[in-house]
Amino acid sequence: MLRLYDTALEDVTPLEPRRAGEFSMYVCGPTVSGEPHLGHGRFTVVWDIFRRYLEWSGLDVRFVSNVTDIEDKILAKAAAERRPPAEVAAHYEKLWWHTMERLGVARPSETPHATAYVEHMVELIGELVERGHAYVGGDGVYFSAESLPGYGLLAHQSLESLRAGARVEAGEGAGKRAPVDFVLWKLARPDEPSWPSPWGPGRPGWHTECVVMSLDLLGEDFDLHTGGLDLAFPHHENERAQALAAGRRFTRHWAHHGMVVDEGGEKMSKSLGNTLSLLELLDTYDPRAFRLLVLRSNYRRPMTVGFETMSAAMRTVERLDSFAREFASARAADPDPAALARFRQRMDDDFDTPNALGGAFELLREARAVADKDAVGLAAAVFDIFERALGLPLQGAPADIPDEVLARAAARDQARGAKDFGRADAIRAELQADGWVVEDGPEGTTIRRP
RNA sequence: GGCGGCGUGGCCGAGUGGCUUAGGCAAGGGCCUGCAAAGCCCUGUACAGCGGUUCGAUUCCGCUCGCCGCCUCCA
Repeated sequence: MLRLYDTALEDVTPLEPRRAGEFSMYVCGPTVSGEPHLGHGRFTVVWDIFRRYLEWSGLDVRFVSNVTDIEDKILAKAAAERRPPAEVAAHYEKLWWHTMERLGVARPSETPHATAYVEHMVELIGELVERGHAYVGGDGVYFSAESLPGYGLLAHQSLESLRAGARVEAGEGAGKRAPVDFVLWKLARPDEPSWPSPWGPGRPGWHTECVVMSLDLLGEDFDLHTGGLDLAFPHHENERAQALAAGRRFTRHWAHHGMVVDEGGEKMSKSLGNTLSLLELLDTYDPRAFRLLVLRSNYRRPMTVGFETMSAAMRTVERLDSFAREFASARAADPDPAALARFRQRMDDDFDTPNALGGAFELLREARAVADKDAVGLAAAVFDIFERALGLPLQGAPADIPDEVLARAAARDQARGAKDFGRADAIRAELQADGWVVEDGPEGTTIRRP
C-alpha cells in the first residue's frame, strides 16, 4: 500500500482507495495561454510517473486533468494578438499536447475543458448563493470565506491570520466584502466573451472549474487531488471551500509537488519572468534526461534544472542505453520478483523516486556483475522498472544505420582481423568524424548514434 | 508580520540513534582491450553552527545562522 504525504494532514498517510483496485485522481492542468515551461514539464512528468506506477502496481487508474481554456491571461493574449480568445486557447492547447507527447507523458483518461463546464459552474454558484456562502458584489459573484468553518485548512492558517496577511486589491475584485473572499463569476464587459447567468453575462472565476469537473467525472470522495505547491493556497483551498459549502464530499487526499527553481534557487514563476522554455530544453536534450531529472528529485522538494544537471542526466541515460543494448535479450524474460519488491517498497514510501532510482541502479550493476543465468531476471527487472513503472524507455536496438556505414564497420573488422591497426584506427576516426559512436565487442565493431 | 519547508562529501540526492556500504554525475587508481569506447573493481577525514538528552547523535530536543516557498497570476 502506497503511503503519501497529505498536505491537509501534514503527514504521510496510507492512500486507501475509495474502491479497492481502482484509483481516481485529479491533477490541476494548464491554462493554455502560452508555451509550456519547465514547471509544466515537471508536474506533468511527476504525475505521469505516479499514474504509471499505480497502473504497474495493478490499479485501474482514472486520471483526470483539466484544460483551462477561458481565463484572463488568454483574453489578454487574444487582445494583444488581435485574434479570438478561443483561437489562442486552441493554438496553445495543441502545442501543449504535442509537448506532452515529446515528454512521453501519457494522455489523461479525461481532459475536461472549462468552457464545456460553464453551465455546471453556474449551477454550483447558484447553489452557493442560495446556501448563503456566496453573494453578489458590484462586478461579480463572490464566495464568502468566513461563511465556511475550517477555511484555511490547506493554508494551515486561521481565517484571522489569513486576513492579516491578505492584500487589498485595487480595481479588480472591488466587489469583495472581505479581502480573503474570492470571485466565482466575473461579469463581462461588452467586448469580452461571456456566458449567460442569473447575475448577468460573464465568465467563471478560476477556482470553480476544478470543483465541478472533478466531482462530475470522478464523483464525490475521489481518491487524490494534486497540483503544484503554489496551488495549495488559494486555489485548492477555494475548491475545497466550494465543494464543502455545497454539501459535497471532496477529495480524500491532497498531494502537492514542489516547484522548479532556477540555478540561483529561486522559483520559476510567471511574474518573475524567470521561467525557462520547455520546448527549447527538449530541442537540445533527450526528453528522457528530463524525466530522469524529475525522478532524481523528490516530488515534494524544489527541483533545479540547468545546463549542468541536464548534461549529467544525459550521460546517465547513455549508460542506461548501453545496458539495454547489452542485455537486449533479457527484455522478454521474467523480472526477478525480489528486485521488484525492493523497488516497490521504496516507491510506496511517499513516492520516493530518488531512493527507488538508486535501487534500480544497484540492480543494474548487480546484473552486470553476476553475468550468468541469474542476471537475466535482474536485467528484466531493470527493463520492467524503467520502461513500465517509470515510463522511461531504454533504447537497446541500434537505430537504422546506413548500409554504407555498416560496410565501413565491416572493413574495419577486416583490418582488425588482419592486425592492420593503422587502417582500423583510420576507419574509426572517419566514422567518429561523421558523428558515429564506435565500440568493439566480442562480435566486432558496433556502430550507434550518439 | 503569519504559516510551512530546507541546509548531507566537488555537484545532485537517499538514509539511519551505534552494527562504518545509498545511488547518480564528476575526480583519482586498477582490470579488461592491439589502442580506444563500453563495462567491471577500488578510493574519497559528508552530514550548517552552538548547546542539551544519551553509554553513544548526522539521526531526538532547544537555540542561532543561512536559503527557499505560500499569504498576488502561477505547476
